[in-house]
Amino acid sequence: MKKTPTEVKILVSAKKVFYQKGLKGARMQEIADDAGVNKAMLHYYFRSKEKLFDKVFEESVQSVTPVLMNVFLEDSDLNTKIAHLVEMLIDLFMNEPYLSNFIVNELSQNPEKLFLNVLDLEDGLIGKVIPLINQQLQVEIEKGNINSEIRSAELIVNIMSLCLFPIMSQTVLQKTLGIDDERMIRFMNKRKQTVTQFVLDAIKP
Amino acid sequence: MKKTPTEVKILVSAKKVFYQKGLKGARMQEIADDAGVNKAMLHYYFRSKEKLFDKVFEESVQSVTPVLMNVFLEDSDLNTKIAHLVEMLIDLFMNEPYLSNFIVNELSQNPEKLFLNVLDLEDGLIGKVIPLINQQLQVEIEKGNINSEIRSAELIVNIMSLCLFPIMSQTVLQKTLGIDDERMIRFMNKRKQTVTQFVLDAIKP
DNA sequence: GTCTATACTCTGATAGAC
DNA sequence: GTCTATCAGAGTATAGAC
Repeated sequence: MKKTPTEVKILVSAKKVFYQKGLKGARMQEIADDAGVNKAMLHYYFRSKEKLFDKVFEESVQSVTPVLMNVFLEDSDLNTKIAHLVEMLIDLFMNEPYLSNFIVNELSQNPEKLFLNVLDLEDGLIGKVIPLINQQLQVEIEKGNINSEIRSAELIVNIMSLCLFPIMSQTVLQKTLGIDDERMIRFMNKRKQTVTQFVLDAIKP
Repeated sequence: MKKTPTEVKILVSAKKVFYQKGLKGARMQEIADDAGVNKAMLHYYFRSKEKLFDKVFEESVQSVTPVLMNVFLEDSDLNTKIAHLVEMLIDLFMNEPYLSNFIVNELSQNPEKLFLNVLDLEDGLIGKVIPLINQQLQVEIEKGNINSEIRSAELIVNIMSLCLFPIMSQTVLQKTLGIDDERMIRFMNKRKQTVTQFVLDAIKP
């Protein structure tokens, strides 16, 4: 079932508004105005605010997971993989500044919205990625290239923290450090190198 | 002006509800019920939902900043300071699991709520902490104890990222990694050591 | 200070014409 | 499929008695 132009317009605007205001803060009227369509159209296509939200949320999660999974599963050594992951995370979430906030926020407020099938537990993070990274870590440890302390879950959490937290707290960061939008973008771009270096330094023996 | 018992009860409950549901998601009735007082009392003491929210928000930020500032300004060497900061951040925000989310969320949705006077720019982070840490870094670099790449703002952002992101994304983390509340607490407690080590390893020459 | 009852507003949702 | 008009419910806020 192909999406009509109106449907697409609604989804684009819904994404924009839900990202910034959240489920409760968003107004159907605002979404309609932004999309340039009548408010009744939102209900015609999506029945209810909640269902529209779920659609947006699902598409958001699905826009992220395959990209990350590709990096995790690519055929490259650990250092390269870390560099790629950092770059990918920062690019991905800087281009959608509200996305990380949106996912984390809405999920902590409505944990039931975490459809496990979307995150694909069996074939996803736990099933494939963690073991794979564990194995790569093991190889590097045996080669003596990294210290044997770090665990894969820990490493992944650390990398995601270093990449995503500054984006999520961008507002606070910019105001407290007194930097404008342009400098923030430069700061985060530079972080692609510094975070990678920071992580590599941290795990080398 | 001393707070009456009722006023205190309302603030405690308001904190609880606002933390979890946010400004828009919270209901005055829920706060009243939780506090065991009449809904009209909330308006009697705080006039409006927004004003009650502002009060809660202000107290939240003020409960955090002095504690952190103390660590930054304590008279200890850099390594000790980093260890303390990590421990403090994790303890502080694990005890109030929704606090970090609350602050970051509401601030990214309503940037105007960031009263600069609360964060105390002149005497606070930018004015005192950053220069101080910079100076400490300089000393350690000259002693040859750390590599000369890292900047103080970067270091602070990294430490906060490593401590706060896992707490903020606790829901997602627990579900994707399939760990229960108790193991999560152990995981974060262990992180006090591993994050400290990770950071120290990252900055040593 | 505290309660009950009520007013008012906002907004999600639907009915029905075109 | 799209629009106008309208309803119904929820939720904030206030008036007024005690």
